[in-house]
Amino acid sequence: MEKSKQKKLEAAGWKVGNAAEFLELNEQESAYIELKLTLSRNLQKKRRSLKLTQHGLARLIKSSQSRVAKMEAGDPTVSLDLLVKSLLALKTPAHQLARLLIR
Amino acid sequence: MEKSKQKKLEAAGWKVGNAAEFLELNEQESAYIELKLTLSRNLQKKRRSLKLTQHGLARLIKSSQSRVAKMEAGDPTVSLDLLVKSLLALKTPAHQLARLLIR
DNA sequence: TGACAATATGTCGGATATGACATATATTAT
DNA sequence: ATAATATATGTCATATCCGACATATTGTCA
Repeated sequence: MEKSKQKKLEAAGWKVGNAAEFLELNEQESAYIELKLTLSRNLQKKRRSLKLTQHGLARLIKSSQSRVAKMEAGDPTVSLDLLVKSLLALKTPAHQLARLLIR
Repeated sequence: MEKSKQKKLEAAGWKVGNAAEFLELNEQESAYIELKLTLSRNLQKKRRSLKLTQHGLARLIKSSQSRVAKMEAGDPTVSLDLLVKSLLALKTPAHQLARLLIR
């Protein structure tokens, strides 16, 4: 890309990187998403194995059934924080939490 | 606790539980905080080992030096999400991330 | 089948985390 | 010692995530 063109784009608020940077970002992003999906699946698995309803889990974490549903659906508005807090509420020990990240 | 008293407290916005519930909450809360602190420490360690400044890391994750400082200081306004995203930006593979959780 | 419980989906106002900025303090190099 | 660089701390407007609610859809069991 021409330097002058790049300056104009940057002035307009665009961050200009190269293709590698772009791919790198995608890679981080997808690793992050995958992480959340993994926790989603495991949360549902864990909840079911404990014979808890979504409403029941919601009560435990002082949330709502709909948010629990979103957690388990991998809804993008759900944070890692909430997923982890939920798993902790289900007495998941740290070492098990660690295993869940990669399974 | 008297039922009538409990009702008054609940009306005033207090959730009344028993001691076990209270301790349980504290336990979850502290596990969560400990988790974040562990990631904080490891993020700083990793950043330093890569000879990156806070400003440099901030650039990588499109954040600011001050937020990176807060991450490493274990500031409570920093989310797990941001910590994890930062570690991913430093190319931490999932299996390593998992290990960090328990060390 | 129909009733009832469980889960999914959309929306919203309020709560919290965010990047940015200013500026103080600490560390490093000359 | 002092200049330059790095890090810490406080604040703010905005963006994002939250619980709650309404309601649709799915699952279950008599």
